[in-house]
Amino acid sequence: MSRPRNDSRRMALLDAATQVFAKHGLQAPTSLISKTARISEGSLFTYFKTKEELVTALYLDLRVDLASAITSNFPRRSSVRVRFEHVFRRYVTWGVAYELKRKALRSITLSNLVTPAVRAQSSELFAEVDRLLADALQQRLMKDLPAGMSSQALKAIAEMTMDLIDRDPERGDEYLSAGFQMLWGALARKP
Amino acid sequence: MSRPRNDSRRMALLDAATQVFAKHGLQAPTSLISKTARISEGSLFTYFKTKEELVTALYLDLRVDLASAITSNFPRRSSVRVRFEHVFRRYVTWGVAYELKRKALRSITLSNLVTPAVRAQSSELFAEVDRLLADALQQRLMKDLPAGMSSQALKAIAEMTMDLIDRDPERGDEYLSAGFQMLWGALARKP
Amino acid sequence: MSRPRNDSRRMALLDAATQVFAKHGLQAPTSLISKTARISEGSLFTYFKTKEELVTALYLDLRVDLASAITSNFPRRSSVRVRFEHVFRRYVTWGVAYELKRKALRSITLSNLVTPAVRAQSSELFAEVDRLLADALQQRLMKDLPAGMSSQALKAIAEMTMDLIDRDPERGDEYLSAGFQMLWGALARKP
Amino acid sequence: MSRPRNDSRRMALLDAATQVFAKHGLQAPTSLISKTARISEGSLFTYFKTKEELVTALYLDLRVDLASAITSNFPRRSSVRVRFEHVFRRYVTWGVAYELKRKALRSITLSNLVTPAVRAQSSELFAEVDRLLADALQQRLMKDLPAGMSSQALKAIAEMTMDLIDRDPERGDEYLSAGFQMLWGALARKP
DNA sequence: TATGAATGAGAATTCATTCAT
DNA sequence: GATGAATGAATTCTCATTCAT
Repeated sequence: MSRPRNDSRRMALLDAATQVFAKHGLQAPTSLISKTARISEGSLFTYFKTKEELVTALYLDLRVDLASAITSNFPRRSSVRVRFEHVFRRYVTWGVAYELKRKALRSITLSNLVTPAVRAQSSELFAEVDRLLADALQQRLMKDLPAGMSSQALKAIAEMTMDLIDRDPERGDEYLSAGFQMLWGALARKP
Repeated sequence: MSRPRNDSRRMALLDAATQVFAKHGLQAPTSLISKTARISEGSLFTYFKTKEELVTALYLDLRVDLASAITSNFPRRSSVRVRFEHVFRRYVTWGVAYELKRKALRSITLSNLVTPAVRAQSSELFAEVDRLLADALQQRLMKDLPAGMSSQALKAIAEMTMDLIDRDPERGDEYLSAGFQMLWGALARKP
Repeated sequence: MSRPRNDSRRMALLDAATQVFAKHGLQAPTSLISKTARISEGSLFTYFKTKEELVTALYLDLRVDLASAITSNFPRRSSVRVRFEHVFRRYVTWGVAYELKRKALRSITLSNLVTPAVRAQSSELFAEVDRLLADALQQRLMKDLPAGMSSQALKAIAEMTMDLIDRDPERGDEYLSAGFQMLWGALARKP
Repeated sequence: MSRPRNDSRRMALLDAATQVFAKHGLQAPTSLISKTARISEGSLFTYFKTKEELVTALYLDLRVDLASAITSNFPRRSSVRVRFEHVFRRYVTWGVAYELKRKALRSITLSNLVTPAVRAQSSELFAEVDRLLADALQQRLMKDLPAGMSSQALKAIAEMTMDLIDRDPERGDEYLSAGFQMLWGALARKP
């Protein structure tokens, strides 16, 4: 069978799953998701054969969402630093604006439900970021770091920044600036 | 006298819980824990009245373990930088050596099962680290960062480093050095 | 449309609960009830969220059953004595005909599972009986008894009569007549 | 093996069981009983092989207690009416004074744990009462009631009276007098 | 295809009883 | 005998998934 065609129901389910997983974690019952989506319990399983499939689909959906937030209007021609700041600000801004999406994505990422293949597949969405890091390296702007470490640092510092803003949203801008300063200090060869 | 309550059974349960929670997350069944500890399902509950109590006990146990790894032989009289490096290396080394403990601790920390009071209590174990950060600030070695951000950065970069070492243990030393460089670059006013 | 919720399954469960509670008391396992009703263990909880809710529902059901047995064709215009006899005979006859219902109701009544509010609510079903007792008092047919004692006596003597008929059903009519004689002797100012 | 000789421990257990069964019903855990008796969980089972055996022993103990309360100083030579009143008052007084004993005894009586043989055995303790009822019958003081009904009425009205006194102890004497009046009215041929 | 009732394999406990000390 | 830790079957309830309508 092909995927059921009523796409708005599918999206309603993904949206509901975002809310529910953000609030209750991955072990939340599927019945809560279908209820939130105002869809019958059984119908959920016509859109996603299993809970695991729903989780995987949501993971991909959220990763696409995040990637497009980062990549849209990407200043491809600008300097490394400008692009870096773009990525960081967009990442954090997205995470703060869509707290539920971020929390759901985190819950999924921390679980073991998503296969490595799917993770790898979704990573391709962030090719622009990889290119940026490669440029930075080539231009000798970055410290000599083991492969892959810089992107992880970006992620770690961004996530940390979001958590802090969650707790104290009024000082969001401060955290955002400080976060980028820290990130640049962590990665750049010279400040 | 009755059969004496065997402390090694309690430890076996905590150890089993560490393994199980690290592998399957907190929602793993208690039956898996008792089985892993080669103890009957009912006996678990003579040592811990509820699953929550087991989780809390394990949390405290692991936090003490980590704190003592960081604090033992702490070079209290040394420079901020030396103490910083001590903390970072000990933290990462502990997390790599005891991957399961680290993952279990992470699972517990991310859940909401541990009460704020217990969290606060266990934080006191890390007073030495707080003092170090205060010293760094006072000596104007650190950037002007919003309160609490530096300790979160320490944690974020350390955890990131551990994750990388997990995936590629052979280059552990590289990651460790690079991690500390990044941390220092992130926090220090001057490199 | 989905499979329609089948009212006969709910009734089957109440019926099974009646049998099981009558025989084994309230602490009988819900699994025995679902088994008796030829329904899966889980389904019981789609009809009654908890065991307590099942017990309460059964209590109300049985009280309604008893009340309607007593109240149907109630000789509202007849003398106190005739009405008294009506109540007593109907009460006892119901309890003998539906021994299981009576025993289940007794088990539930003796437990503390049913809230006072629910008890009060169900008592309203027996308003006719209260009116009868009030009439008897007003017409000075009854002894001067502390408030509430007469209705308790009615209940006590009726229940006693039913227990005796249980043990020796063949002499049911004798017990019934004697029971009423005793009740009247107990309450009436003059025989 | 013979019965363990430390009788005071056995009595402590029976006493604890009385309190516990009165408050929580027969399904109360044995551990609560041993704890109340300040005796180890295991020791309970050296005095009573099973919980059922404990229940049976307690039943007999309480029945003896009640019987002796009724029978002591029994006015064997007095009139039927005097003896009747003696029995009734002693019964009710005992039940009010030893509310826990009464409630425990009721819990046990209502359960199916005590075998008919044991019930029959304990009934012999009340031979004096049976004799009284036989005398009353022979002297044509009593209505012509089916066999066994008068003793059940005595029990039913006495228990009802105790319940009322429980709820409103200040009017205990009123209830007691009214209860006896009702009993006599129920049983006597002439008032 | 949509619905939601039905299912049954777990889940966390509890507790009478046993048994090592 | 006394103790209380150990046991595991039993209990109430949950939830992903199926299936009759």
